[in-house]
Amino acid sequence: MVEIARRAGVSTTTVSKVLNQRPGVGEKTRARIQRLIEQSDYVQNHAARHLRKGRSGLIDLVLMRLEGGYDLGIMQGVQEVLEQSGYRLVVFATNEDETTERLWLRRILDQSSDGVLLLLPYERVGIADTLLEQGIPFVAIGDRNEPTTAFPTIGSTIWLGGYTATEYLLSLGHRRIGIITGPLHLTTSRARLAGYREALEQAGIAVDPALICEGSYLLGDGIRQTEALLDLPDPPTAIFAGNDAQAAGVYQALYRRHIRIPEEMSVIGFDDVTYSAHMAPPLTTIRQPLEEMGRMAAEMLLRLIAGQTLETHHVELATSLVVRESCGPPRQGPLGRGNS
Amino acid sequence: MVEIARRAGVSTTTVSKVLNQRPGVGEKTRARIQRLIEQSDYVQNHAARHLRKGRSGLIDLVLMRLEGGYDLGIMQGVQEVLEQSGYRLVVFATNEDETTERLWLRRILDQSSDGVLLLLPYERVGIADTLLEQGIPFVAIGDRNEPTTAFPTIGSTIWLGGYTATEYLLSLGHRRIGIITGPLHLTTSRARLAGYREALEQAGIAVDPALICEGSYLLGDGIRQTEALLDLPDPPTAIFAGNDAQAAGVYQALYRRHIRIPEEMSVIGFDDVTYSAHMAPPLTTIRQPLEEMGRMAAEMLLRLIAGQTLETHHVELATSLVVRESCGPPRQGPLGRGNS
DNA sequence: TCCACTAGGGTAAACGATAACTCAAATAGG
DNA sequence: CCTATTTGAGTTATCGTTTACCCTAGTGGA
Repeated sequence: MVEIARRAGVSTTTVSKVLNQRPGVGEKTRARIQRLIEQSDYVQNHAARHLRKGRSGLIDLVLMRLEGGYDLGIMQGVQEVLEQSGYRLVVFATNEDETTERLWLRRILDQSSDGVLLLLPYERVGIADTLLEQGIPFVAIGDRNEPTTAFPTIGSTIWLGGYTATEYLLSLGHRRIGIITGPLHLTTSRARLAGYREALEQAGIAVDPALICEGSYLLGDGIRQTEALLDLPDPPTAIFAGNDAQAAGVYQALYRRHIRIPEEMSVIGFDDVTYSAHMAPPLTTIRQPLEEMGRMAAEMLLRLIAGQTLETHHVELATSLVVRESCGPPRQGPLGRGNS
Repeated sequence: MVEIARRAGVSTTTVSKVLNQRPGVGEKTRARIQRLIEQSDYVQNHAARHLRKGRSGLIDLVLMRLEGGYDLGIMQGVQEVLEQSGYRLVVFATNEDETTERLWLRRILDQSSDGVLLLLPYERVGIADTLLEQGIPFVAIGDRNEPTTAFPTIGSTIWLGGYTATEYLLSLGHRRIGIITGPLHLTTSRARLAGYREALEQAGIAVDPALICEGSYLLGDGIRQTEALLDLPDPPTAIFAGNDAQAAGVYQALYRRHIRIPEEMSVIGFDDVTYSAHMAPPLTTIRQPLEEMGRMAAEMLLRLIAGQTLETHHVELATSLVVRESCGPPRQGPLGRGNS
């Protein structure tokens, strides 16, 4: 910068003014300096600006683990917004480890992060208090557990998703629909289940407790609970999996038993992660607009950083049904199982 | 820091010495200051250190697109190493857009990145020249196209992987093995094919050109080329997909035609991305040690940043066969296709 | 007893940019 | 023609740390 100032025959102040497009510089001088800047391969020193202005140009995204499902969709959305904003995205995985988490938190607090995106489940949101206390702007993604939370959150209409999924299966003619939920201590899991119940009740169908299985959003649960459902005296004709990973488990269990999807069993998932379209057959699922949620969260955060106040603290995006090929009309008669 | 110095009755210099564990401070004083630091909730200012020391504590990972396959595994490995090193990971996706790429490059050059991890294919590596020129340490991940590259690269034994996959299928008794390669202008795609050829030749089996299909590593290619293979007068009994995404395509095509895996068709993939274990049936594949590659790359970069010279410029990690459930002995007789 | 040396600790100048403030010249109005 | 005002540009302090360098008191040897 000094170099440029020297070459232009002005002071660094003037160059700085040009660089930051501030008033107080003559038209000709501005143009001359501008040209000089463009010619040279000068780039502003990040550290110095950061030190002086107090903004690092960095936004942190914290998550438990890079998994390639839920998290990935969000990241894509965040990336998209940040890319254009001039902010850079720092990714940090806590690996569910408290120590690592504390380490990260300490690093954040040195003013090296302009804002934080929290992609953490339930308990961990104690972090939120610290951030709140330190005055670091942040937005939490995923559904708040307690409606009282005092910080901005982004979620999606989970209940409606559960309802829609069930309603869709009903519309295809299914009457016995199994559901493999997530851990029922999570509100989001309960929301899905509540939607399922509501849809059944509206259709005048009694909820059979035997058709409700609890999982913990892992593939293994999908396998295990599907087997349990299949071993029922009167197995369901469709299975609603609480998320797509569990749906993959359902696929595996059915495949082993030589049960065709969707001819003999319909399967519907939840989330619409990247690989659900890759499954065979492509998975019909309830889409959470993950990218959109990421975008939204990033935009909210940016506004927060800019000092604007948010109109609403909690934004809920619409889930939607994505019809692919894993659902069809119910089979007639019993399952023709194990024909190998 | 001033505050701490005041409380300890010393100068900031001394505090700084304690903070950085440098000599020139008495034992008692050091202990006293140390205690004071721990008590207070002081955190060093990142910007100031950065400015003074010239190190930002940031490492950039550039990739084309967050996809959840290859990239994700690498990221996980990188994350793991960086987490412990005190560096933070900045993720940037170029979206294959030159402008975006240039934008990023400019931002990197302001000394705000201590090092770069390049996860870009072939052509784009022109970036490498700029980095080289600017003296920014970096490591490229994925296989170098030209063996002459003057910068550090990390790859894996692709050729061997192709060989192993084919050999495995042969050992199961397959004699007609289809292969869906990646774009053949990429060395890595050709390496797989070369391994395939070698294995066949060693087994004394003539290579049938009709069994070799070119794809571009996308799911759709898997579908299309599988159909082509199935429509052959004498279709293969096994398919070797160039990557796992294509293997997913193979699954879909086979599913549509009601062809069972592995009973009627064996399928083997390449990469071992996160979702390959999720497929139904779980995919047997050639594992590229993605996490390990990420770790390795990060470690090399760290060493480079520390000013050490690397023993070797190019590191190649071993691929390995991961046997799951998608391969079996060849079917006897023709395909019993379309029984629905 | 005196001197040279060392260890502990302080001073002040960077690092590169920004911003509040100051100053000089040009301009406009009376 | 002189003064008030605007405008362009420079001075200098500052952001929070680190570090090259300096100083002082204490120690050991002659």
